[in-house]
Amino acid sequence: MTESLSMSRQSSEALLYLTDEQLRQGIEAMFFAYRGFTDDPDRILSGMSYGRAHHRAIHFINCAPGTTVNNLLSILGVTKQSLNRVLRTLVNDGLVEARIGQKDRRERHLFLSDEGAQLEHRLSGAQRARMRAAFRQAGPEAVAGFRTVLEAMMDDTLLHHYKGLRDYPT
Amino acid sequence: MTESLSMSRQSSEALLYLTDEQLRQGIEAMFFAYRGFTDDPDRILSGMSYGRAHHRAIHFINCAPGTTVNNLLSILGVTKQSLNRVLRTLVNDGLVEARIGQKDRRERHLFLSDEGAQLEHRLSGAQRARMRAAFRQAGPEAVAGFRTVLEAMMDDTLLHHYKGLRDYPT
DNA sequence: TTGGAAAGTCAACAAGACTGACATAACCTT
DNA sequence: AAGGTTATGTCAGTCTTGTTGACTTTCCAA
Repeated sequence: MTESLSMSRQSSEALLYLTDEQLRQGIEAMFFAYRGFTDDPDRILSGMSYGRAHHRAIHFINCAPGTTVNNLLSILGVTKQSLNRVLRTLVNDGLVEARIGQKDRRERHLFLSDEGAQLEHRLSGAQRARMRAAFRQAGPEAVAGFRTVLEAMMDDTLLHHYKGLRDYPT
Repeated sequence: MTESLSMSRQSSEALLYLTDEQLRQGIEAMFFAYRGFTDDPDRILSGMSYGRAHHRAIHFINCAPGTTVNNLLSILGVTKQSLNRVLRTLVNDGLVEARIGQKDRRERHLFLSDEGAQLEHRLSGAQRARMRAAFRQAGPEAVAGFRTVLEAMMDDTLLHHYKGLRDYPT
């Protein structure tokens, strides 16, 4: 845990970015940045009767149109019951369309309606605006580092979902 | 929003890292990485009768011992009722000590007990381990970029709390 | 063809956020 | 000394979003 204290001066200099203090700062940066990251969409949604869970569902349905409930489940990492409540309101409100599968009639393939796509665009627009400002301010090298660290921080199982988001068409 | 499509070839090459697709990937990386980031402590806490809210309180009391309830409130960005519920259980269970202020007797200065510090160390240990692995794998330049982007992504008001965490002693 | 597995739905509950109202004590200004 | 403000705590009620358990419909393989 406090290994850096017991290292020689040379190697500790090379690994200065791994001190407990650096890690603590990374942890806090992650906490505060995630708040900023979710703030804008949350504010938009708080007016409507939706929340962050709806945003996540809409986002990934938009990314992978035709995905099944099960696919969405494993991406989002929640129970099917939890997702179902969110999905039900979105379907009832006409933002999401759930088509019964052709091959397997148990499956529901999910699509955004025009109205759903419109909301998605509004939400992700706010989020992209903030991300774009941060990226522009930080520069391409910093962005590359950002991506590298985040990917190293994911669970490997999640990384699999992340990389293969486009593998669930129709 | 889709500015990159309408740009000349030269400038679009210079700003390739700001395309909507790059931003979308950044958004998803943030989502999945944050899950990995909170997973380990969540798992540890789920056994006890505590949750992520307790973790956050313990973390910041550890970082800024002697902080007041009000300071903690603005750092965490929750209501006093919400924090109070968490704090009450922590004090009752002997993990946190709330000392009446010397100068202003209305204030409560918060400290971790030995037991509280022990739990904090266990929780942050898990989180630091994951962060350290990610940092080590990514290398110092990537870590610097990671920090730069995260700081650019915070709200400015939050950034103030982040930078000034140590301004609340005794 | 029948029994198990998988996809999805309904119901009930818990954590943790929120608002609003109110209490108490301490501070501070006049 | 009085009145207003501040810091904190508390009670009650609501909302979102997670959970588990029980259930139906559908598919598939023995």
